[in-house]
Amino acid sequence: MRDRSSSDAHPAARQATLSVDIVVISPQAKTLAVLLAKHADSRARERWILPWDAPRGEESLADAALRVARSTLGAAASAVEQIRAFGDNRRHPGDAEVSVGFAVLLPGNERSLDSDDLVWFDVDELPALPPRQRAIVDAGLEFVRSRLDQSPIAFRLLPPTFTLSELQAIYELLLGRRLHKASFRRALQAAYLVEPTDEWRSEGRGRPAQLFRYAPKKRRDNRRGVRFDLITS
Amino acid sequence: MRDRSSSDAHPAARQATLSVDIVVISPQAKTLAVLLAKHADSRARERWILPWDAPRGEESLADAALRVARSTLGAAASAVEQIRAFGDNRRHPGDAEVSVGFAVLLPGNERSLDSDDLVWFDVDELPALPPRQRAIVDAGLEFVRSRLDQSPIAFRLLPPTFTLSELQAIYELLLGRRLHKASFRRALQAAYLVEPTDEWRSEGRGRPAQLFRYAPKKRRDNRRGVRFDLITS
DNA sequence: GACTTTAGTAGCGCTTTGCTACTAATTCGC
DNA sequence: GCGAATTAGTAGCAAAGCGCTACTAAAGTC
Repeated sequence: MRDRSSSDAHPAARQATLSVDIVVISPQAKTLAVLLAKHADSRARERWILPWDAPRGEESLADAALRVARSTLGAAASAVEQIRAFGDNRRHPGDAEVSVGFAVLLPGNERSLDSDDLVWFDVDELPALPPRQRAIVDAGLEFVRSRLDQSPIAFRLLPPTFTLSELQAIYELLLGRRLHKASFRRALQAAYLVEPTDEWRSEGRGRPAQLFRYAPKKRRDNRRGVRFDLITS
Repeated sequence: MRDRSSSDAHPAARQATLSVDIVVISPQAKTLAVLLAKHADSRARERWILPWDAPRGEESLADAALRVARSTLGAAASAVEQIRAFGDNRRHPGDAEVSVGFAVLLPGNERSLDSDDLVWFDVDELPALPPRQRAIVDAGLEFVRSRLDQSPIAFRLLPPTFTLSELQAIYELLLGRRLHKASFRRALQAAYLVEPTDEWRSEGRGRPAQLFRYAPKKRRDNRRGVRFDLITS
């Protein structure tokens, strides 16, 4: 049956409290880490929260996320992508009815944090978070993992130049398993995604590694067959 | 520089007008189609809009999308997935500051529409839409296409039982190119996603086709290498 | 009963991929 | 100074995957 209540025939936008929450993701000390802030109210149920704010005035959601990232990190973030909107009734630190989550990808060990109120947590050892924000973190990690092979996620977690071993380490972190060096490099070569620089890095022991940069070249149409083997659920 | 304005130190959620907009996607007459509604106000700038409403009371975003889908289609939709939130300053028919888009996947030719105010439009021949909603449609189509090989999108656009030729036609519609029958079936077989029923369908001319149903079986760990060839931009 | 149309399969050759086994260049320990 | 350890990078083989042509199968059309 068709439901034809009056508000359906002439819908009207409703006011709702809104927040923009960011999940800053970065490789730190051989693990994948998320940046959490100490809750301003020490009597709060959870001691840690995601950085967040409400969008201001005419500011877009993406701009709000960039502003929160900038004010949290003390520098502009280059890779900010929306995860999705969260609008269930789970608790949010600002009691927002709807929260829009953003993933901020940050290269590892870029600068040290100059605040005791901001701490990196290994994604496998997260403290209790307000339930809405916990869902945002989980979805954010799922987001980066599922787009790893469609979007240059891994390159956003590295500085502009990097060694191929570093790149492989990022993939291994995100996939949670070891990869074979030769196969990894062969596949990378075939995709024309990186180009070598003329610099080499000596990282303590062992042979120095050549530095590469992310420089995707146009390649001929990828008329590959369908992949059923990646479908889940 | 760290930006420490007062509102940053103690953020507060802000009120914003909110809408939930749905993109009903379905194969209709050998093309991919989107369902549009006639604008209630005939003096409006655009004659056609996406079905939408504001969430009510404590209703979650997903529940609101289900309700809009149900009231539009006259029946419950089974596959509803959030696209993302749209919060730029583009125009929305209800002047919502933030709109959350949902994709509703509907099997083709299920039932005829019992309203002149609802029309299927070929995705390649869409009429003018309010700019915010146009962005939602574009993102919705991009959404289904990009998740085609990670999520059982194609099966949601088909009835519970279907022939393999129908399944292949859905993939060809979404990918915009022809696929080879034998390769398609071999890949599908290898993924253990479908199981045959004991029914066959005679579709006018030609040999009858066996009907299959979507029944994903657990398969051994897919320890495949990394795919760099799908990375874009 | 020949012709057309759609369903479904066999199998060949080329490409891709996983893997072992190598070579190369550096630091460390003595 | 020199072998051991360590990290970078490559060669090449065997197996699996994939694109494609060419087939067989079962229905309707005339």
